[in-house]
Amino acid sequence: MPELPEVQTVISTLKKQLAIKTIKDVDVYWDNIIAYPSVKEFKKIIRNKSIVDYNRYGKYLIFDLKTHVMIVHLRMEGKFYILDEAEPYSKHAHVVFHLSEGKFLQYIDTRKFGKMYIYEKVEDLHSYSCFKNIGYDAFDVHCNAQYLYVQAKKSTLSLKAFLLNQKIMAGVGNIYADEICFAMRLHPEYKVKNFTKDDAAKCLIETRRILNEAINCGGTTIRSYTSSLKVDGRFQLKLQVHMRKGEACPVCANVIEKITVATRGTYYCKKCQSKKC
DNA sequence: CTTACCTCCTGCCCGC
DNA sequence: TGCGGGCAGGAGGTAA
Repeated sequence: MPELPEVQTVISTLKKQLAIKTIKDVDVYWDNIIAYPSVKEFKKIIRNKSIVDYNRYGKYLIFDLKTHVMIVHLRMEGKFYILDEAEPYSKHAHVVFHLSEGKFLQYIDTRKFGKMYIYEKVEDLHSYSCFKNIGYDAFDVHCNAQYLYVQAKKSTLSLKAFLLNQKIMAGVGNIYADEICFAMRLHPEYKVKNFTKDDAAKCLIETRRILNEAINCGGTTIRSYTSSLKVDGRFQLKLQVHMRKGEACPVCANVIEKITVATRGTYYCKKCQSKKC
C-alpha cells in the first residue's frame, strides 16, 4: 500500500512527466472516490484549471491548481497512470482527467478506497478539512524529537499504534511501522509512555532513515517507467521483517513471527525485539 | 478521555 | 472447476 515514500515517488514522477498541464475535463465512474465537495461541484471546479505544482503531505498528494488544491489519498491500492489519447482505459479506472496536449491521467483503484478532495487554496494546510486529524509530516521541521517525546509521554499507545497514528506523525503505514520497530529493537507492543528522550530521538532518526531509503529506492526505478506510473514493491527487497514470517532475522537468525498489533498484521523478531512493557 | 467495533471494497487464498 | 467464506487494510464513524 502506498505510504509516504510511494506517495513521494508518485509526486516526483508526476512532476517530471506531466509538469504544467491544464485539466480540460474529468470523468468520474465511482462517486464515492470524490469525498469533497459533491461530484457535480468537483467536476465544475476542476474544469479548465491548470496543475501548476505537485506536492505531498503525509500520505496525501496535493495538486496545486493555483486558486484551488486537489488532494488525493491513495489508501490501499490507488495509483495514477499517465496515458496518451489512443490508449484504452483500465477496468479499474474510476476517475479520468483529460489533460492538455493529448494526455490522460487515470486514477486506478481496485478496492475503491481512495479519496479525492478539492478546496479553495489557503496558506495553512491544516485548515483543509481532510487534514483536521493529520499531525505533522514525518519530515516536517515541527516533527522533532522533543515533539515526539511529549506526544509519547502522554500516549497510552503501543509503539506500532503510535507510529501508525497519523494524528501524531503523518506518513508511516503498516510496512514501515514494522521496519521502524525492528530498527529500534523494540517490541511493537512496547508502550511509548516509557520512552526516554533518547528513544524519541532514535524513533525519529530511524523513521526518517527508513523512509528516505525507500524514497531513494523508488526514485531509482522511475526511469524504467514508460507511459504508466506504477509503484510496486521494489522496496520489499530491503525489508528486514515485514512479510517475512518464518524467515531468519537478518540480525540474529531467529525465526520472524507474525502477530496482530493494533488490528494490523505485524512482523517482528522475538529475540531482537523482546523489550515489552 | 480511551477503546472496541463497523464500514468501505475487491482479490486472493483456503477448504470442500 | 467453481463456489462460499474469511481475510487484509487506512481512516472515519459510532457506540460504550
